Amino acid sequence: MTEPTQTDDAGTTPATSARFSQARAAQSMAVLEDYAEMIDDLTAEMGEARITDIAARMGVTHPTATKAVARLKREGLANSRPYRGVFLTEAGAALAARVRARHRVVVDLLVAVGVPSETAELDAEGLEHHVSEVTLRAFEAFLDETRSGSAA
Amino acid sequence: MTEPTQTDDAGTTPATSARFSQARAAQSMAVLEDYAEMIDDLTAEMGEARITDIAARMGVTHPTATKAVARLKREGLANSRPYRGVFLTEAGAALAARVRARHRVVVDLLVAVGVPSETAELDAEGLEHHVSEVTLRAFEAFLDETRSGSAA
DNA sequence: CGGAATTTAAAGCCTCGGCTACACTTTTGT
DNA sequence: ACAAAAGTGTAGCCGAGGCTTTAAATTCCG
Repeated sequence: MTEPTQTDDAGTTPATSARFSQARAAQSMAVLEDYAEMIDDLTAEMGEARITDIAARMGVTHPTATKAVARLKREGLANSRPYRGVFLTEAGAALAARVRARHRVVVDLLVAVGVPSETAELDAEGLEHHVSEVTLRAFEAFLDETRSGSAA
Repeated sequence: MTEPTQTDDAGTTPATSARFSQARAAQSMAVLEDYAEMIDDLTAEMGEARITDIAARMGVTHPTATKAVARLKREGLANSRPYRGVFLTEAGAALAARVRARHRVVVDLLVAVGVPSETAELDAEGLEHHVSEVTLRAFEAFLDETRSGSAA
């Protein structure tokens, strides 16, 4: 946070920098969101989320996964005891659920406007973290309309 | 790059990690793209892009902008001489043009599916960097259809 | 011309997300 | 029961992108 002193004198657009700041902030949550969702998936599928599996699925090495989990713990999203699996806290599970729901909506929206499903899945992975609440609701509304409308 | 050794034994989904890797790769270009576009804007508006202005618009401090410009130069996207403005190379200008076009399409798409325009602008800043070529073309096609179709 | 203000640069530090290498548990299997 | 294998943890390194502080250069005026 702590916006740097912005004189804004070079600005035709007034709040340009705010946009970028926001995009950067969103980015910093992205990784946490992905890990949270992944841990949730693994817990559902295999009963527990082991560091090795998390790492394998995320496409990173074990230490990287460990660090990410440490950050999740620091943020109160997960907890774990040494050599035991990783578990999401209430907050973490809620986050995972929200992320998953959002992901689905984004993929559906992409498909609805004509993006091939594999591409939609691929792109959604990057896109989803930058979809605001407002946009998400707009997507949902659009999907509703489309589904009933094009049912004809 | 250099995908870590992935045994994939924890995988129900085969190529899950690839998705994340791709998303991460896209992210690494994002900042460069933003700076390139910004420099292009400033050059157009004010004749040249000065570090101070770039920094102000991006919402970062001058040293940060300097570093970013250094990276752009390293990547062959810009050049600059001390105490002189920053200028994009051919490649840089091409990138900026592509980024700008993509940004516009993304914003238009968002608006087309019902996102309020201010939100669209805001979200597009984060989203655009993760829109693949395929998706971009799908967006364009959708916009074409919509424009002619809903003209009724 | 010379000094003040502005702009740029340089150095040093932080966090984050990667990595490798190495040490230590825990599990597993004979 | 114990040794090998597998899984985890920890330390240390790197690059990227932030920041602040300090120093230098340039520009602008009086």
